[in-house]
Amino acid sequence: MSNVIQTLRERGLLRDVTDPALEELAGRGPIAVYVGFDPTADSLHIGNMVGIMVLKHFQLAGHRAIALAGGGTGMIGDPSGKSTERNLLTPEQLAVNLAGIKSDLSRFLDFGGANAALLLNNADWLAGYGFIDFLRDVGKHFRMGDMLAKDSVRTRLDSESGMSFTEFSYMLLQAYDFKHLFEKQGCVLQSGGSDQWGNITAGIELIRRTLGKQAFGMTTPLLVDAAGNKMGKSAGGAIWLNGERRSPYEFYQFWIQREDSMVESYLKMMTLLPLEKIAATMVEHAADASRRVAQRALAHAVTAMVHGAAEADKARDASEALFGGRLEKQSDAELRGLFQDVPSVEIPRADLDAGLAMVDLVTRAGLAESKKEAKRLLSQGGVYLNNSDVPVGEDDRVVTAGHLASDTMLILRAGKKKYCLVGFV
RNA sequence: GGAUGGGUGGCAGAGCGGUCAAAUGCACCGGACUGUAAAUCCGGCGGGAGGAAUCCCUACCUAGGUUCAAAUCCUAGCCCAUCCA
Repeated sequence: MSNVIQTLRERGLLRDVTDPALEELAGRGPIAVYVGFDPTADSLHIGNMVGIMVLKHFQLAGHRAIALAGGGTGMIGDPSGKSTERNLLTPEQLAVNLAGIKSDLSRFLDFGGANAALLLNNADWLAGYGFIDFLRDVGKHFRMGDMLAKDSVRTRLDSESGMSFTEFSYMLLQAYDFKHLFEKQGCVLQSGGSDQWGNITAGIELIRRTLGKQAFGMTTPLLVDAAGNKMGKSAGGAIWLNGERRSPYEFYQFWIQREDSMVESYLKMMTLLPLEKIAATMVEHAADASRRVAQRALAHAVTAMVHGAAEADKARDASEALFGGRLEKQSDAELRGLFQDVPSVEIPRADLDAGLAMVDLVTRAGLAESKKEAKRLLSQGGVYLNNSDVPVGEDDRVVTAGHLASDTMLILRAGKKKYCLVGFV
């Protein structure tokens, strides 16, 4: 089996390592690695997937993967990569978030079996640590000069809003996490996004000073789009891994819509498809980019990993039905089949019979946040009925039974890619 | 505690008594071109009523005040930054 570090490098998941000796160490035998996850929401999003994939590759290579939920540090807020002070989470919210994160992670990592992954919560060792003790045990080993020189700190100090002492202390907590895991779990490696470099090296330093041992760190590239912007959010907000917050269909669609220039790197980073397979896919894609072969492969593979193969198939089928062309004179059953997967709403039949204003329909379908926005959409020719290529116009100001695509349903589209199925019951 | 500069739309950032639902940029949403891509161009971007013209309501940290009229002036308070102690 090839060295996991080599694998990560080939797949574009490796940006930096603190010491090249890591590769040799990982080649000698199983090591334990940890990645921290911030519990700022009750679900992880695709930005977190890079970290998850790193753990996944380590686990597949026979190493021990540790996911660390920042139950303790989440109370503080990591200043890295943030331009302003963060809001503090309440303990109740934190508990909810931790549960959600665990459920997300369990779909990627194997938490059972011989080489089980581990999910730990740093609140378990941070929460009860007294401030005085912490300062004596940990704070003593940090020099102000080093701390102030960290990128994450400097950026913030130079900014308008400055930085609170609380956030400034964050790196000590994360450094201590590493030391704790090093001692209790034999964890010798911490991985994180490139913005974590400072926090990771702080931990390595602490271990060296207090235990006289060497620990390692590595960083991964940030997941970015073609414009170089941090990815994770899109039109409707973050791309969550949790199906409740982002349906498999929407998740699938997100990946279908990726730019050509990025697909290859996403395939390498976000899926487990063999590199040869990816290369072949890219050749096929290059032959006719408009078929979006690579995007389809990407969307299906990632959706299958996050939501399961069955859901990925359904998302693909629904996508093909909707983006296939005009949908009219459909059978109710066919459309009902899509109903589960595509965003949809039900409206009382009586409303339709009474004469439903198009503006209201668009708003109730969730395609516009307010009636005003719906009017705007309509007047700009951005609303389509039953996948017609002609936008609805003045004649369609009132929706009637004549607009239905099947006995009880119609398909509403805003712009090119936002759909909503409407059923009248 | 003192001095100075600040708090404006998702962000950045103008405006400093009326013509301000607030310039401009980013982000976002439609449209054209396409391939559910990129780039580019055009339009839009608080809410409600109306087919529309238009009208109404709520908004520039908070609470008061001055004015026919306040994001803009005054008072008090809260918050932030920088420097000094």
